Amino acid sequence: MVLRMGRTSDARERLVQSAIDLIWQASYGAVGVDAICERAGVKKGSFYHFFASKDELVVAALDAHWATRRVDLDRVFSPTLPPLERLKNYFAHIFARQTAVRQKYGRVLGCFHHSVGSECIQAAPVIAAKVQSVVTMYRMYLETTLRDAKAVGLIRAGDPVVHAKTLLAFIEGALTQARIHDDPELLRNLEGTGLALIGLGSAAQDAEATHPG
Amino acid sequence: MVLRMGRTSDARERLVQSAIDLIWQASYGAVGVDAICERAGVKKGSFYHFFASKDELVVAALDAHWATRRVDLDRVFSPTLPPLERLKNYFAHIFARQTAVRQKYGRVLGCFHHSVGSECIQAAPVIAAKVQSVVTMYRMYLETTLRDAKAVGLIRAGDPVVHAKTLLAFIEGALTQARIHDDPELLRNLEGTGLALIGLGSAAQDAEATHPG
DNA sequence: CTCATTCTTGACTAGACGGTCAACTAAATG
DNA sequence: CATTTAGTTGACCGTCTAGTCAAGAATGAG
Repeated sequence: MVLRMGRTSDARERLVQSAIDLIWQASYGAVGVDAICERAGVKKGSFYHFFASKDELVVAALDAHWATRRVDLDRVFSPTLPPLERLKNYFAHIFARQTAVRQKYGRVLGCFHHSVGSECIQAAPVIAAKVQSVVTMYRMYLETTLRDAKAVGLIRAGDPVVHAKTLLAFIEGALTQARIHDDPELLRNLEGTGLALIGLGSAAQDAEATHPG
Repeated sequence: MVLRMGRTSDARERLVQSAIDLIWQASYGAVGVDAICERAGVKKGSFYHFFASKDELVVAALDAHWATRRVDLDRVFSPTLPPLERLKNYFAHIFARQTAVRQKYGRVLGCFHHSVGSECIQAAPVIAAKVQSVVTMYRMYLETTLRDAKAVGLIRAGDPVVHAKTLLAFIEGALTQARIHDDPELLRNLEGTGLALIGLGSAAQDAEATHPG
């Protein structure tokens, strides 16, 4: 029993990718099952062979998108790098990525998970739960990094957990602004302001230089 | 001709308010014209007497909501107050307001304009344009305040325009996080981190105190 | 070859969607 | 009172929605 019986197909994967593409560009409400099927080249009967509902597909799409984000972020936030470098990597990565997204999709799209989450939080509990868990994982990268930064003495005061929430809010807000204005430039100087948020701004660093203890 | 002829009615206002209530809680896509009409106690025929389309109603809702926000913000950002006090007022106002929103609607809702904007930016150009203009007005409060802060010597470096964009991104991001997690506590310490963003954090202020040149 | 399993297909449903319309009522003007 | 204007009503439209289902085709196992 090395292979499974019956027909094989990548229709499920195509459906998931189509859902990501269409919903990220527009929204959950604006994209119907029919549109997703058409883009994937899959008939609706097949859709409901793989997914019990539209919401279940969206949960799968959130998961799949997270899986690809995770590969990037594991590299960006590698514990082999000094914490400050991880943060700088991340800020640069966001700018580069949204610039690439704009090339591919024709406009800045911001964060898929947060967009879907904010839209569906009230009416679609399974989607809401998935988004909450993914957002928490985003935050964990920052938490770990900030804890390391504190251990190394890069940051003096403040709870890394609180700082991580703050930093995530700032980054996500910048992504939303970039989406609304279709302007990746709003993400270019994430680093300067992001570091200021956790007391590592250039001003604070100046102060540190002349007042180091 | 002191009064206008024909019947009078507040149906239009009721429709606008119902649209705000329902769409803010759920989303543009999840709320239909029928639901808005039912909540407003207005028949659909009347709806289309006042509005040419659902999108036109939503634009009116964004406008009406902005009008009420503006009253609050004009007070919060009164030029009679010192700039730092304006900012502190604003941060406190956001927390208090979302706490009140949670009491009234049963959950934290975040920013109506940004939620609708992020959802509709691709498929509904008239809504997108309205949101962009309102978001710009939000930013103007911050720009003016930061310009004043710089004039007073509260801030040393940095373009107020850039700082305003940054601060708005942070605030909006925090509101989205609060919506997604239904947690107003995420907004309690907006002041501490918000001021750090523009170089007025407690760390920077400590530095300033011992290094005031 | 036979059978079980997996996937595909297209036709189908019932309800919700945004939007239309003609007839009707209420108010102000002359 | 007649007319004009503004607002109300309920029935109606075509389309789109998520979701169903029975029949068939491809695949691997025995």
